[in-house]
Amino acid sequence: MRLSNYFLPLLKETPAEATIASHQYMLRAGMIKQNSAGIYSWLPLGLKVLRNIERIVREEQNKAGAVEMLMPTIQSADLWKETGRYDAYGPEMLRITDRGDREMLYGPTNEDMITDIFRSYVRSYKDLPKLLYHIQWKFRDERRPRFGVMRGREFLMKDTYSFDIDKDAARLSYNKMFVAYLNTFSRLGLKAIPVKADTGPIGGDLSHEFVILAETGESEVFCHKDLVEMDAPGDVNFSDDLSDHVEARTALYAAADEMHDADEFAKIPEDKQLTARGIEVGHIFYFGDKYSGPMKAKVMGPDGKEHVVMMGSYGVGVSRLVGGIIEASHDQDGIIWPKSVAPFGVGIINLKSGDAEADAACEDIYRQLTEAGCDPLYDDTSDRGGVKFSRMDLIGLPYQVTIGPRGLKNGVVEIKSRRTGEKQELSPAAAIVFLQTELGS
RNA sequence: CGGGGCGUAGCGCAGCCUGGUAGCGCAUCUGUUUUGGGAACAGAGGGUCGCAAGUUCGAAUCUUGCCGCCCCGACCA
Repeated sequence: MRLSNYFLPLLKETPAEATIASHQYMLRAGMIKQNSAGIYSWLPLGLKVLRNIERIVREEQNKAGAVEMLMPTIQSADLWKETGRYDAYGPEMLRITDRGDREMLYGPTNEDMITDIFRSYVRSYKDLPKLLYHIQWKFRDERRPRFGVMRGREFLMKDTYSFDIDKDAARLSYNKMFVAYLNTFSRLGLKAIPVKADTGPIGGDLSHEFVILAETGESEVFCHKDLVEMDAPGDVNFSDDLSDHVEARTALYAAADEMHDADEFAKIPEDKQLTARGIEVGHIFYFGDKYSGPMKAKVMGPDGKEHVVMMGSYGVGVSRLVGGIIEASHDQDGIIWPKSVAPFGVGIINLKSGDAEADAACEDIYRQLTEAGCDPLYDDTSDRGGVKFSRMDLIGLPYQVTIGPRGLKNGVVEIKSRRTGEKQELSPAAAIVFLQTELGS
């Protein structure tokens, strides 16, 4: 992409309404524009990141055996009355009436609808287990939206729903999502920790929040330090029993403030105790027959009897992750994108636009990097070098290639790593090989 | 939903207390000189001061109502 042809409205100054780094940088880098409290337009740069995250989340869901579908944003109130949630949900739910005065709502979640879909078709235990998911916009009329996309009213969420014949089988589904989440967050360049979460009236131990550590996190997290350094399982066979991977983690203490048990925490060796702020980016939950019961979602079992299916739901805050990743990865100059989600792989800085030699060299590298799949953003504007440098630092692409007359005289261009700040001079040909290798395409 | 704050040019702000017809920095446009980490000079454009009503000869400024936004708390992907 040529910058002159792109839509990248950058702000030089920090907007007054933004108080945390991710919100400030998303506004300054032209990623989002606020339209109302907690409601944002995604500008081109922001949308590219959102889509990259969405893609990784989708790939990991598919690997785990979940099947993608798409449910609507607008739902009929009828299903919600069936489960009793229409009254229970409260003012967080945006209620709408259509022209026929029928009660509708903008979905804050989809348990009721997926259960209705499931019961419409599935009759036998032989069709289980089932893991269905979609990635769809949700609306929750939060009391206090804040921090940009970290707590919006409209947000993009991946939500998976599992259906099993009994609780033991449901635990296997739960474990699949547990492992899939570890892999997902790892690919996003995040260290996510599974912490015990409140299971509400259902009880048991089958609910975990996945939190990433960041100073601006909304909740306090207490955990064993080893959890932070533990590698994600990576390639596993999702038809195997994954309990080992899950238990290796749940054996170590980890809880957010509301579930914190100071006595248990004190049993951890002192040098392994970690107290930090965390951002919740995922939540997995087993809730048994909470919806399948009242909605009569039943299948025939091998015993010839009807069984109410046991369900779980598994959410990832896709749009929140955009902010979360920035919170976890930025410096005083701007964002530092992990390669996996970066909006472009490399920025090309032409230090002297208008200089025939510099222009030609930039065009050449731009073309070759494009062909090499490095997705370059070429700053072909006539701005001064300093402006281009700070602009690239702000939007945080993993690499910058700086090309100017001085280097070209010696046959070299400069490559800078945004994360480490390391610079190296290479011939244009070597630079392309280097970037193609580093960006892994 | 309780408590606090803000709304003046695209962005960041001053002016308001003490009423007299709107200003600064950045950005934008034109020209000249510049160009390896946010250039300098000269000129130009851009605002019914959130909306409405009231007080007044006169309201950005005072009064009332409404709308919007932000922050702190209790709840949430």
